[in-house]
Amino acid sequence: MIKKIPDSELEIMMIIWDANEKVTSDYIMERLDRTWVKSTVLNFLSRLADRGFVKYHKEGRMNVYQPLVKKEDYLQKESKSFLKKMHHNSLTSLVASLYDGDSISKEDLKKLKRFIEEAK
Amino acid sequence: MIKKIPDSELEIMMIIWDANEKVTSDYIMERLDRTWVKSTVLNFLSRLADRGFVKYHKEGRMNVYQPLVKKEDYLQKESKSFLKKMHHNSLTSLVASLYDGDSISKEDLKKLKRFIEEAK
DNA sequence: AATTATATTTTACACCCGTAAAACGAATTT
DNA sequence: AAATTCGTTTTACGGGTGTAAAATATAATT
Repeated sequence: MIKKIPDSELEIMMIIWDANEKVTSDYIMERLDRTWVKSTVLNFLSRLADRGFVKYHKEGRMNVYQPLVKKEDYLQKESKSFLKKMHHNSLTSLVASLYDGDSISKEDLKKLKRFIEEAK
Repeated sequence: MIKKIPDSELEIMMIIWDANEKVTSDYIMERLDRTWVKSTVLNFLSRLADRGFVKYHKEGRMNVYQPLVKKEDYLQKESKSFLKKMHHNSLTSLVASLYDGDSISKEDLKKLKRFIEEAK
């Protein structure tokens, strides 16, 4: 069963997922929001590899990383457990909470409505 | 700024919030899903108090606990940060992910649709 | 060949989390 | 008053997380 990825490592994992191809540590360093020294990032990568979230091989002197678990699968699992843990599985409670916290705009709601209509 | 509540402590916090009145450790013990020994639960409660999530006073020999932060506020903050961290702030991505993971039913979607229509 | 540069791996360390046993103190029973 | 019970507080401890310095290996330069 897939374990949870800690927050810091997740930031790195996201970059790897969104790249849609294998990436080097430099590639990752460039797109990070945060400032971590190289060895910190490399340490996170090695932990991710230990737990089976990514694999890597050497290309020249550099490591090249790619994901072993699918982003969709991971997000699904996490979103599901978040909904349960925080909102007793009530989707409306979740959306209401986001709406009041103005994390979402009218625009977002419109998009969501379209999604719902297509989903039926 | 409000810190994050660890998973185990959150289970306890939820019971306190949902009670809508001050509660004893026995009350909490009764409604827990998990089986923790008393001292474990009491330890969680004391950590929650340390970080300012609950306060308590003695009534006879027992402690009586009540929340110091509002459930709505906490859920809002956490939901918001989850949406950002996991779905790049895309509400549709979140809902789609839950829908595919069949965490939500047609029924839920209907309710959500109603919510959206009222929200406009 | 020796030196320097550079990417990676190893080691370190403090703090947090999950969990509970041990110690303490006040109330209750004998 | 002594013994016991019982709720709380304190202490403990292994493993995880965030962060980075030190060590190592290998390639590049002198």
